[in-house]
Amino acid sequence: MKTSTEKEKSSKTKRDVMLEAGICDMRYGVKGMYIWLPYGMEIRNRVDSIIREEMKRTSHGEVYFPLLIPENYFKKEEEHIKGFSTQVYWVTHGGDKRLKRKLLLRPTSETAMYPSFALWIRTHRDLPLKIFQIVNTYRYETKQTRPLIRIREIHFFESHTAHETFEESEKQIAEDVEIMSNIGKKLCIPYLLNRRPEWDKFAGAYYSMGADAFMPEGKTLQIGTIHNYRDNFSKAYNIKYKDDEGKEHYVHQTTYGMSERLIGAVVLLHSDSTGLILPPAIAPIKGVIIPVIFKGKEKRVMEFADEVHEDLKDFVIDKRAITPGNKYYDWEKKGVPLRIEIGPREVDEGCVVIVPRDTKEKIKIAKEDVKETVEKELNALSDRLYKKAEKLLREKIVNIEDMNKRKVSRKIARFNWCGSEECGHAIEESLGVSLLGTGSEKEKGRCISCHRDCDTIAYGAKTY
RNA sequence: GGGGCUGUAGGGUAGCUUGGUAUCCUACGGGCUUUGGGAGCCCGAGACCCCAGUUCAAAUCUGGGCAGCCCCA
Repeated sequence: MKTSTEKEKSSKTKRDVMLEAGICDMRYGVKGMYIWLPYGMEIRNRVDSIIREEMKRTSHGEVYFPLLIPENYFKKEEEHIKGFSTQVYWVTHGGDKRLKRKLLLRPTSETAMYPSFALWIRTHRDLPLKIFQIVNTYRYETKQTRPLIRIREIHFFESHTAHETFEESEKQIAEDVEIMSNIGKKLCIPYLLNRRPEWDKFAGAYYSMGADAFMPEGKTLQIGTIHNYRDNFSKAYNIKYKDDEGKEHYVHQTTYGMSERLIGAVVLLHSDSTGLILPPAIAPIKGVIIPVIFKGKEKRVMEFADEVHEDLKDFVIDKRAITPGNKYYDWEKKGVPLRIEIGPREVDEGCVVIVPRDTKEKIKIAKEDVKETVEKELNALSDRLYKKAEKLLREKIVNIEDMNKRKVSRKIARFNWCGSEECGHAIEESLGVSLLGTGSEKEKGRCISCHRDCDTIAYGAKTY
């Protein structure tokens, strides 16, 4: 398919990439909702699998809560309601009949789950409670929607935990941070972890952290959120346990959320003028074998290619009767990490040519070494993708000493911030960025707004 | 939250000002031929976003809806 590639190579939009790669079809006709195509589903399922592995490793149980939440469940935690009320889809009718009790489509599942938590948790022996689900959630986005980035039907991972003490819940947060790090590595998405300012935390949270990845367009994209609720929800939902002396306490809760934005970040970060480049960990097809056939030599080449294919289960072999160049473009659009070319020359020499999707460098190796080299090259490709994105992220961080200078454009501002809301908003205004929050590192300096001494480092950027 | 632009085959487009037979490229199906970076020839099928209105006649004009894209806050 030649679309905008024809017109202008550089202007291939992410929309083109997603459609041509076969991830999503945006032509559905409901704002903010898109079709997942088979290839895209395979990628998505792989991301889900990676998350499930991490959940299993850290002893979270998978659950499923219903899509519909009754109004009275929803209306218990005040801040939470305030935060979500404008984004809720309401179910008001069953057929022609108006429902006596309105139901809502989950925008997230705190309010669905926590009444059950109150039933499940009786004593300290029931803690910690660690569960997760991967389900679709619904938010009536008022801002401009964008495929995989800002959508109204969200493929959502959410883990929810309950603990005896704040200290225990903080250990959970540390575990979540580690999980996020593993996922970022596998998907080749480096990010900054920021503790959100008070006015930007999750509705109902004690504090929130966001994993902010930097996209080539110059904005950050939040690819994960981790929240400590302390006992804000447990008080509203009456989730209590008895300690070993029989005394009752409210539990401390945390949540961790991610969505298909992870895939959005992959598309935004790792595509080039030809199309997608997939991190091997989520590539449905690790590589493609392309026999290069000449008249009279078809049989030898095919046999040789089939032999190579036998050793490479995650590869496909493309035997279509079209020219090799055509096939190259085809698989490049889909982001397949490796390509193996086999023609009469390779058959004669008993070797193959391996071509990584990102560098397109032709690597000639002996047939016996194929399996080993493929492993090596997949890892090397993954490393390159991560390092390239990390370099981009690091290069775009600029230290800001003085607020009165000009706006920060397509970069991440790094500066001292005293932590006050007044200064926070002043800085946002002055630099033309959103305050992402504070990083973990400390550095002595002065708040760039009020010039008071402080050692807190904050980040700001334009966001998606 | 505010402003702007756009919907014509699977994708990209011409036509719209001045109403009358819908253009081209690509992808697709069949055939012959070919294959080391988008091969060629022949044949075939495929479209005016939806609903109203104006009109003898609407892709074209008017109104509304839906959808998509861009800019600003």
